[in-house]
Amino acid sequence: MTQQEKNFEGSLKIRLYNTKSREVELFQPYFAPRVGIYSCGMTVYGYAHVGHIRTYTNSDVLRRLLEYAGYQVTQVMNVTDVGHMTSDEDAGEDKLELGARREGKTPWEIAEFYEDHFFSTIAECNITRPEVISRATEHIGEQIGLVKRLEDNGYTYKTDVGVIFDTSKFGRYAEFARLDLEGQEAGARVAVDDQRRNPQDFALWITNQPNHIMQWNSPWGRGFPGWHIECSAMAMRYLGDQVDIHTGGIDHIPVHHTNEIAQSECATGRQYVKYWFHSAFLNVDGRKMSKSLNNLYTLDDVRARGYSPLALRYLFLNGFYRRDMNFTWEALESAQRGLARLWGACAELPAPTGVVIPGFIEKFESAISNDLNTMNALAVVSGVLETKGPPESKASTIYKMDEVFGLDLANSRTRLSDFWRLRGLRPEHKMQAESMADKREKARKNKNFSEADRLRDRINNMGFQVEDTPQGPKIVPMFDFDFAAMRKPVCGHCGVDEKTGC
RNA sequence: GGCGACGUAGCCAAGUGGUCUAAGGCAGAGGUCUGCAAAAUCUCCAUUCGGCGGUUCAAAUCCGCCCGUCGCCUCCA
Repeated sequence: MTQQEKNFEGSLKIRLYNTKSREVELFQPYFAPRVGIYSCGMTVYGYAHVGHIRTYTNSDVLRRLLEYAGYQVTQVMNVTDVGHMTSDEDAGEDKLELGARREGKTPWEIAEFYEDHFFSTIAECNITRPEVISRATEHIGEQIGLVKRLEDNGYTYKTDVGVIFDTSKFGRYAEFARLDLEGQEAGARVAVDDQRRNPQDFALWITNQPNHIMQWNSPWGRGFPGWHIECSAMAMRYLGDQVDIHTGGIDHIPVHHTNEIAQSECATGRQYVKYWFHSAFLNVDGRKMSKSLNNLYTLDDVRARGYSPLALRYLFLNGFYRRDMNFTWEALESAQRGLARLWGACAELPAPTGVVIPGFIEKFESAISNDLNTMNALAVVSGVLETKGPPESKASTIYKMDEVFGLDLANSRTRLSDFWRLRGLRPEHKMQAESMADKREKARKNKNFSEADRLRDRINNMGFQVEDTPQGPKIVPMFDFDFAAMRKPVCGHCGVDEKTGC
């Protein structure tokens, strides 16, 4: 244990599953209390969908937990705005250029557009913006430098495609993903390139592609970087040769991360990443998301159906990051109801001026630090809400836990009104319902109960429930009501369509 | 074809050898309260973990077989 690690003793012990070992391990960064995280970002040639959101929510919960435990986190996320092909061939068409052709724009315009969409999407989901956002096209120099280093170390060779990494020179190549290189049929899906020494060899720098729009000068001629080199180059640029945690989707294990390890460790001669954190996939209605099934939902779809972005987060928190999750609109509906109820409960809480309740926070910490057991951790919130303790302490305890959940519970009131606005509720709707509730209250005082009940029915027809509290009647929107469909003017007298009248 | 994961209440989903007569959320049922409702509150809601065998003093948890679902092996979070 290093001196720095010793100095950091006493903080929350975090146990994480490491893809490298396939085991849950005690987390100990290279240089506590600092932690460097590299998160594989998106290739910005299309809209981010709910599956992406799940993956980035998971890595966000991880970084929040590390901060909760007192670590100083630096998270780097790349933006892949060049270099990915439409097929597993280095000579294929660049996805960005394909998108550009499709939309009649330049690749740079495409990248900018989808990048903006991506970052506004994750911001709405309360996913912390990484300290460093690094674009591949802005780090060409670093990538060339790394390829050069590999060339100097003797790990590369040249073909007509460009500079190729020789995977046979890295003995541990198959270890990380536990690949059965022999068992894999070469060329089963990808045409064999007979200039390649090994089927797994991959391009570091691609030349001889005159039609490619994005090109840069290099020692090997004009060209552009291969698919994997950007992550290694940028991770090392911002986090050093050795990275504490690398996050990404589970799909990246066999190719992308395997190649990243190979090229990084061959360049530096040191272990590249200490902990690999991979999120499982999100399926839709029990099936993989795909364009052909038309089930690639975006945050815009989620909102259009009347669900708040954080309902998605709540849904993901209710599952285990390492297990496939099934997305259904029904599940999102129940998540939204649960979250709205939680926001409602928190909105009633006073300012968090009490002491954090030890029993609950311990349960929370033991769950969340055990490889991110978010569902058990979330169950603790229910326990706090049910307990009899002073409300100031309940608020303190819940908001403390929310530092990791990121459900913005401290702003529940605002979140709730945002949610109802999303559902189409307008202030005038509520004002009308409130004035009707006042009339009902007068009728009740006069014991005119039939009139009072009639008015209540009207209020219900407008989409509101009346709650009779000691402070007088309170109007709350009904969950199942479609306010958006109620755009037409409503009679302030009876709540029915103005034209019909009362 | 090869590899892997999963199958827990109406739905989503934890739990991986005894504390499980199985968390939590959603949905649902009943009591109290209320003029009646709603809210609140209390209580209930899988004797059972896909099926069948086996190991064990003890299994949802380990092993075997079977059935079912899904994923990866190719760019994908």
